[in-house]
Amino acid sequence: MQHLLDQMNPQQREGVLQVDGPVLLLAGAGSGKTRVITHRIAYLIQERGVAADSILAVTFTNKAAKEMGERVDKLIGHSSLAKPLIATFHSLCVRILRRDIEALRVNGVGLTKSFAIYDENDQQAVVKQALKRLGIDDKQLKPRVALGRISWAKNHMIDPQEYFLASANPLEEKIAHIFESYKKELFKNNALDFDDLLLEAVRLLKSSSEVRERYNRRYQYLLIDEYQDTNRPQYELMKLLAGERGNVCVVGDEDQSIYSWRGADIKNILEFEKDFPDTKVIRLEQNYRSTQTILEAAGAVVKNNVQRKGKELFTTREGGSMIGYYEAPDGENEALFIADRIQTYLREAGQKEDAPRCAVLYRTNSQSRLVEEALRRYQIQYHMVGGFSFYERAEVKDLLSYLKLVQNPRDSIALGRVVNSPARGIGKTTMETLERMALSTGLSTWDAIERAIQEQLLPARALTALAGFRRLILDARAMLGSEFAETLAADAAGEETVDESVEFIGQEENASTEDENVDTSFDTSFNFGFDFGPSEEISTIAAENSVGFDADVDTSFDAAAFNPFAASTQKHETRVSEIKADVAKVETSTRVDGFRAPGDPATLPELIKFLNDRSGYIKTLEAEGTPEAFSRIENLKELANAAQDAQERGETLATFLDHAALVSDVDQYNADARVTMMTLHAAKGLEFPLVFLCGMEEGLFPHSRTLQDPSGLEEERRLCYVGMTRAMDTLILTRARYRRRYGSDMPEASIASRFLEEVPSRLVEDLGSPSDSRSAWNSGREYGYGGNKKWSSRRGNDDGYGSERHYNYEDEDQSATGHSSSSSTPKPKTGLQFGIKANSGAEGSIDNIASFFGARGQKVDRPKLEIPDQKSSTGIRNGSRVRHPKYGEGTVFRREGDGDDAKITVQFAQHGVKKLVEKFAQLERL
DNA sequence: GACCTTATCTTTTTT
DNA sequence: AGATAAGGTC
Repeated sequence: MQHLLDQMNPQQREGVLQVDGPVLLLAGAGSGKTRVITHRIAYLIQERGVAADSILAVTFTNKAAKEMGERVDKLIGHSSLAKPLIATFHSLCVRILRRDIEALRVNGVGLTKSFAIYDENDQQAVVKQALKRLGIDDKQLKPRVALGRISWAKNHMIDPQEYFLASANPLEEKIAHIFESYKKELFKNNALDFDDLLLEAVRLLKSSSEVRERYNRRYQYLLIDEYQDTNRPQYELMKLLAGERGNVCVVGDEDQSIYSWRGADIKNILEFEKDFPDTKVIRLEQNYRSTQTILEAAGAVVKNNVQRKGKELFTTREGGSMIGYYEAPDGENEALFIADRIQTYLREAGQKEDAPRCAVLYRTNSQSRLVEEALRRYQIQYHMVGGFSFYERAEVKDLLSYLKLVQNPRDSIALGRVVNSPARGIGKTTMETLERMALSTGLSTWDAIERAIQEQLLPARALTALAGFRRLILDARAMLGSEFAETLAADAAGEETVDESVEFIGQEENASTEDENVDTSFDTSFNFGFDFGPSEEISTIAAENSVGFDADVDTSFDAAAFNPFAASTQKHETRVSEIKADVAKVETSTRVDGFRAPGDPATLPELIKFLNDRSGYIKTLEAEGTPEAFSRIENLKELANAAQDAQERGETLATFLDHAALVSDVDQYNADARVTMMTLHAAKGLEFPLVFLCGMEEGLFPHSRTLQDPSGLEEERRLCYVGMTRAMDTLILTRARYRRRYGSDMPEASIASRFLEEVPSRLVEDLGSPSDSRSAWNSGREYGYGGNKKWSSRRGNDDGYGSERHYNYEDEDQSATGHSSSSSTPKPKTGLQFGIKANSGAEGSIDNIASFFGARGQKVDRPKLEIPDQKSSTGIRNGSRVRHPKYGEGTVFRREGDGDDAKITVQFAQHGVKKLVEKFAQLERL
């Protein structure tokens, strides 16, 4: 330990040693912040004899938590069996709530431990529902907007009532009502959204001194990373967890605050010193990461921010290569340039036997596509963080929804998602009826289904289908309990006996301490729907089987009183016995025999297999027979594998679902990947020898949505600073002069990002602008790809990479690249190799989905035909400058058709893009 | 109620 | 371009 300290500078050392009392560590980019944190933890354990599991470190992403954990592990080796708890804010809150949320129940009303976690899609579904219910047109008020406001309010700890009182116009009043309705719905669904996780944890710790004191006893040393990104609830949580003791160390950098849109408040840094008066402030200002050139450039940019205390980072890495700048004619060319540079870099680094790593950073995920295609074309393996997540795939979400429903039948969003997928004849009308029923009675949708079946409130066909669905979920549920047989019997008698052993095993935590009391009390009083049994000790596998049942609570339910469909019910009365027979048939024909021995709780993979089979989901996909369906089946298998792994780690359904809900794309980051693509936000905390920052254009970066308010712009600038300071040795900025937005076939001229101008020109080296001598958009062919040569005129091979189309702008030697080999490979093989080679294996964090990528790769195999550069009789062609009597001057970038039919698309300076028929347009060529 | 075609919107950033 | 919602038809 001592020799490790010797290698540190005095400030770093102080950050490690100052473990008692509050510490505010202001750590600039690349100043060894993580090193200080990890050493601090190791120091506490090894030198101060602090029990490892009384240390709690909180980060923002799982990725950061994982990395920190690994680094601490390395430091402390085997000196401690127990481990510190390193968690994200959200996973910490889930852990607390899964254990103690029922302490918030009042008179038996409140959420239970089996609460669901709603992601953004679920949230939107709820908002849409609320909109509908309140009779608000969702075109008038977009669900996203409403949700954004709700989230904003939550991040500022404003509840619906307060929001309503503060609302200054009808719109805000509406939002307050939506907010209210939204909140109620989540409550009814026994669900929490991401924001709630924090809020409820805060509420819990505030309201229950017993719970709070327990956590205070448990965690004596607290560490918060990325403190500048904390919002109000997180701040309060920190304070509650810090307790009286105040052994809390927060680490942050005001220049890297990039989450104010999520409620992060830089004031938290200022308030910290107020709330903890004896705070020791330590500044880390020496940068160990970047060259002086890079640091100077980044510093010069961020210096333009007004709201900034100002600090200067310094480095001993003098000089360094210049900041590269490349101005591409278009987005395609920009991407190819990057791919080309990466190829060169990898080759050179390979000769030096370095472990090369580089990153392509962009502002928005949508920018990734072009880069992806370029890298694939160069056969460069890459790893992409974010974008499409495995857990966001429809089929994965469907299966997860089944699981969620098994865990928490009150989850009406999950129910709505899978009730008719695969199609089982439960359509819109049926669901609308059920929802109306649920609304008028306060029942959850699930309970409404129960009721409808019991009282024959729907047409026979629907009832049969619903009964089958209900049985599916119940059987799956029963598989988890240890009294499977009894459950079935009780159920047949019209009772619900729910018996579950839900385990909450901490992922990092492996030892329980004496003050973690097992809470065996269980509230059997009234509530809607099902509750799982009691919860258990966080770190113990629950052995007890308690019974929680509360079905049929509402015996005063009167179908006729609320049911607007009483008449239609009567219509079916004569068929009641028939229906009953139907229902009974469904109920008895669907035993789960053969999956497990009765009495044993099923494993997670068994449960998934059961759901996959019995729901008919896989079967339906198989019947489809399309490649997409096949790929979906693969993904489901992948999910089953994930479940298998989870099972082996000792996870249960609840923890598995929590994991699925809380892992983010960012967490996929793979430190061994040689090429990583990600958004600037995702890149925070990482470093790479070579960094590309692309799309340096006004409106893209800084993003157009931020240009309105100055603080938004400053945040963009900080984001730029974050991006630039990721680079250790080389930083290359790129921009496309013309870029297409959305799928439009008309590229728009771009303006160089203001951030580019802010980089001192003496630090910048122009890496070439191929468009200097010609009009921008059709000059690409001079450099290969993206030009106007006809792709169809290729000879022999059909792989899209004829040798004449190399992007050889600055690299003449392409023989060593994958191109030549790929162009000589027969087509079918190429497609296959392509997809797998480029994406699977070591570089892919989710090793699955090779087929998915394969499909994508094939798509790239056949680039679209470029529009031939036609000349018309008037001589107007692509790139021509023209004048229109009304629209003024503009530039032509597309021609379609010939002669009198010729249509041309023109970008006008003042009037935007217009499509005109040449014959009538009265264009004057300039 | 299922399926197909058409219209509309999208692109911030993420736990 | 691609996804999704809406609308129309069988």
